[in-house]
Amino acid sequence: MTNSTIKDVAKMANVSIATVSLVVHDHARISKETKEKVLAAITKLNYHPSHSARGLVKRKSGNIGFILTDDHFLRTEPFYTHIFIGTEFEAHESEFYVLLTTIDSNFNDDNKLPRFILERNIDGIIVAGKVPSSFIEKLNKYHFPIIFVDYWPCTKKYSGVLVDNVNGGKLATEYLIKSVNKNIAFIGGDIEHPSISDRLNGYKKAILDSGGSINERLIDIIEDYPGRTNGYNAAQRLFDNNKDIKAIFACNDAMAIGAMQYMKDNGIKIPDDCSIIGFDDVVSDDAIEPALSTIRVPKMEMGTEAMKLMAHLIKNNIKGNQKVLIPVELIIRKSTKRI
Amino acid sequence: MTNSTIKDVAKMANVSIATVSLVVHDHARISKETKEKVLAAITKLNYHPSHSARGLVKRKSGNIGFILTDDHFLRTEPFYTHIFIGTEFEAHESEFYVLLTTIDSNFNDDNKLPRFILERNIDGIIVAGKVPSSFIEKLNKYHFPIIFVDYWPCTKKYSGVLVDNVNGGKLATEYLIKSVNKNIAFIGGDIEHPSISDRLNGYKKAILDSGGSINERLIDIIEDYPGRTNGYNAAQRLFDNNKDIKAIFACNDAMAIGAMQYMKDNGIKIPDDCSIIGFDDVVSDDAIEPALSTIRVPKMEMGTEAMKLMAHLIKNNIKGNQKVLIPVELIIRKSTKRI
DNA sequence: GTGAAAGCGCTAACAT
DNA sequence: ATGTTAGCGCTTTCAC
Repeated sequence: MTNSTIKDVAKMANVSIATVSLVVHDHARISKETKEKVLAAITKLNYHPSHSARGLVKRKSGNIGFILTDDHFLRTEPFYTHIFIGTEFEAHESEFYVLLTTIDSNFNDDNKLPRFILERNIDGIIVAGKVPSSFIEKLNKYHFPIIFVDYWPCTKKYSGVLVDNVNGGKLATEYLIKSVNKNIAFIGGDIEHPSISDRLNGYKKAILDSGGSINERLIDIIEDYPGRTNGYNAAQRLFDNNKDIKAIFACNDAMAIGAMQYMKDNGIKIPDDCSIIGFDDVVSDDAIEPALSTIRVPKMEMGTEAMKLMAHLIKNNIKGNQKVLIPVELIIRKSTKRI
Repeated sequence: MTNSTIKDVAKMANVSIATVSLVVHDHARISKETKEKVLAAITKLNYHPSHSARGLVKRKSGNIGFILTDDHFLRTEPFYTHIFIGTEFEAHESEFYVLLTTIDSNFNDDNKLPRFILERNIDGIIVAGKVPSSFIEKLNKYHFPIIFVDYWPCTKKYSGVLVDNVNGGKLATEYLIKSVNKNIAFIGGDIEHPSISDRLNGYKKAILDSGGSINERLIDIIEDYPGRTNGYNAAQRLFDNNKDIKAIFACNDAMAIGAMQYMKDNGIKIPDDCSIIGFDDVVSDDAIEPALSTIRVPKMEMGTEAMKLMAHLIKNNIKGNQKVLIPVELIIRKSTKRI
């Protein structure tokens, strides 16, 4: 059960270690028979090349860092965990290992960068979700490729894998327009976040495109984090000012659920009195009644796309500034009036 | 910005690379002055030993695998993510990297083991949560240390970091006995799981110790997963058979929340009509009304303890059969009548 | 107390 | 088409 090395394979197959290496890389003009001989030995010995040895000579670690803030990782909606699983899954293809670590959500200049960066034990990093700008600045002096997922600081030099938030907002709002016509509200938080403002832009675009006009009294925006409690409060403010709201597009599922709770507590029937659509699709189907219509974000796919892009960047030794836009999908469940 | 090596340090400090190595390991009888000289060079050059090179000569990867089933990792309560963060955090001390991967919750003999096992790219693995027994069997032929966290298959050969579930169940039940005296129900699912049956045992022990007797009609157990919906249904069955239930001890927070929902829907006041205590402490304080009393499980600590134990096992080249019991704490919030 | 040198498993340039 | 060899950065005897 002790690990076999390239030498063992070479010995068993009666070839040199160079030949084994070539076979492993499916690389050169190796005769069919030696190839088979070597492959047989590899299987028999259960040989796997040593990651360390390979890393040493190639001056590559074979690892990719995956970084997100602790509150993103630890929060209840399994959004970033799905993205991580996507990268982990795709990493198998390109033979990378993924090292996950979190940074403080209040990361500042005094904080140290993750250990694998300091020790140069990664070939590139994937940053998921919004991270403090002081963190991004510290990254500046390192020369490995960096890919931002679901959040892209407006620096042209970095690559990004991003959700088509504008179109998501548009899809949701268009559906609501078709089903309830008008008096469609938007609730959102953390509006500085590009994703959220894009969702709002999609909402506005849909309304204007349909010939309607933007009513600021139907838009409730706060700076705070868009969670359940803030969704509840937003709905309260909205209905206090405006009895005839027919639909709400919430900037994410968490706020949508908070708003639904407010409606339930106040005898507003969903969807008969008021429809509601969320965003992200992170609520399990049976967790809330009625089931929440939403914009599905393909989270795993974002992870796989990020990893694919990373493999591409590393293989071709480019730094980046590539952009991938991930399409979204409208999921109609029970919280919306039918068209 | 290119990585400096041990050679660079040696050159700058005017010593041999062997000396540098010795200083790095704070190891030998090195004169104070050379040590300082070398340390200065290390700082100046921002030298970090190459993980690969070290791994190659030591025949160790310097990595620890962290494995759990996909549904555990992706589920909404951030239980295992906290445990992971604990291991990741503690790994810094012992200079390990942690490789997280999931396995299929229906893992069977046809499934492949995680890549880092096949490639022998880990020095030990931590398994978090219940995993299929066919997975455990496959692990058998490998010789690295294995530590189970929060679930321990009854194989004496493996180490475990486990929650003191019996005491947790006891603490919760004792509190309920003191505050409502009797008619205290237990609801639980997945009773095969040692953690759950231990919690039930704690419940029984508390009742017997207080001079009461076990009433099977107050115990609702299902085989299915202990989630919200099943908590709701359990409460329903309980109250259908038994109008005078004064308190419920739920085997976890998810079931507790389901049960609370049932009580709310049926006009049973919490805690005035019926107290309820959960287990795990995974519900954020404001997510539910009234705030749920529970047994807090120190999740991060379980991770750090597992990693400490792992470092110990590897350092001393032992396979295991060590056991660590993690104490729990009763957290009283608003869902329980005061004593 | 410090240095020289062998060698970990592999890749790649160069030979044959 | 295959073998020989240098060397990646480090640890670890063994000399001195």
